[in-house]
Amino acid sequence: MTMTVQDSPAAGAADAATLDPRVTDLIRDAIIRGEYAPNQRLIEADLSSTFSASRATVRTALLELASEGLVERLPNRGSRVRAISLDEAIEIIEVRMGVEGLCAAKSSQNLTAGDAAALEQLRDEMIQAVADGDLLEYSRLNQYLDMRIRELSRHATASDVLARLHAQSVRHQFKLSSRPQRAKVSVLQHAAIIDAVVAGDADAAEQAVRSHLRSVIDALRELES
Amino acid sequence: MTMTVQDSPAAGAADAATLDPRVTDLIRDAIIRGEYAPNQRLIEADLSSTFSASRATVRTALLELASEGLVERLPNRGSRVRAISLDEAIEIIEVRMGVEGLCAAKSSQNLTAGDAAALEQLRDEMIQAVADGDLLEYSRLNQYLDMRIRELSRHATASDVLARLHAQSVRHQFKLSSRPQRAKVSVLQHAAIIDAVVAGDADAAEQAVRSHLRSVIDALRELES
DNA sequence: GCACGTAATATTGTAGACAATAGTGGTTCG
DNA sequence: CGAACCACTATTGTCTACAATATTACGTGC
Repeated sequence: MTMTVQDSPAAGAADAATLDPRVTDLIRDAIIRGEYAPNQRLIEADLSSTFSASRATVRTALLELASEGLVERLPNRGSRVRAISLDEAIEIIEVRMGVEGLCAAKSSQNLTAGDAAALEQLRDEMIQAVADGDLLEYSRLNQYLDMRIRELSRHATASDVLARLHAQSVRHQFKLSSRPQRAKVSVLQHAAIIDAVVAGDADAAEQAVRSHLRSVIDALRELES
Repeated sequence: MTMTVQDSPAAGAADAATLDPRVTDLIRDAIIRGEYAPNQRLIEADLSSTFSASRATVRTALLELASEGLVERLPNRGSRVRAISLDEAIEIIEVRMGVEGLCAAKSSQNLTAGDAAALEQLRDEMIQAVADGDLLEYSRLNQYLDMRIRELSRHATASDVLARLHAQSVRHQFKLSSRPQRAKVSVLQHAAIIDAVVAGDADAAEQAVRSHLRSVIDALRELES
């Protein structure tokens, strides 16, 4: 698999034109990284040449991304990067309240001793990162916690839904994570979530997640006003 | 809404090969109606000739349906109708608990007098249908209620998620709706939901939805065992 | 000078052909 | 008689070309 004999003479060394390992991923990353601005039109022919893939391939990629909610497809009028307004971002988090709450509750039920220990260590690392003012690290751990809880819940349906929603709200979430005082509040909430999950208290875990996300919504509202 | 002007001369007389008004919809309906059995392979070329559309069109349709969770796509090995196990169906309903609960809560907040009256009428019709033993009508009203609550919530994100989940669980839900004694229980729960929404009690509405869905899960478990 | 109609252009949607890949059956060698 | 290898078939993935559609610009009539 690593040896695709691509006899293109001068491999587009400089540009992003490497191979074609899932053009979908390349475009998705580009959007999430902000390389393509919200509402920017995505013309199939352009992407096709940019990623040196056929238009058909690009097309399926756009279809996929549209189903993920990252791009908007107007019939016969092309695709554009979907701009997610504050209101929509809040909607997304509201839905996440329900679904992540479920995940946390489930996680608290099927947890091995090793899992619990790992979570507690993660909690300590998060606290440490905030204490050190290392917001980038904290943000990373944050994301990891979300993912870990999804995994531990063993709930494929919920994980799917969350993955989709997550991709959409990354941008807004990012704005928050770079605020020191926000981190100080949020780390306590995350610790509460972990504690509840480790304690095996499903209801407490769900409530902890919900109140955390409620607080995220409030912070977003405040930030934007 | 009731007047879809369908000018197909001999309405889908013999075959399904009418035109191509969204091949996606045709295939989706066929799957939901059970025309294609779970795990049945869906060969692009076959569908192409069946619906007299190009393989490219069929392909995009399958992609779309895969993102809706109705078909499964094995790389290089084709598509098949996704079989949704009892466990998965329960997972789906668990997620719905969270999201439909949110919708009900939202609906209870932004409700005009007309909306409230319409809901109460719907409630009475449902009660009547069950009293008459008209399970088909009850099932229809049931679906309508779900949809109506989604609409009234004015929550695009939640509606999206629910639409996707709904399509997947139709089959299992259907098995329940044809049981008279089940209907008698469920109609009371639906009435409770409507009452809470009309009363503007967000918390009660959410709880009513959740306990209803919990009961659906129990019924499914019992039915299958 | 403004509005309407019409042609030109840009972009997506569809079609058919080709290439790549997974599965299948047969054949031969041990 | 069994197992590995090889060719064959079926099906998907990708590419190029063509048709349909929407947008834009221009010119003409009022």
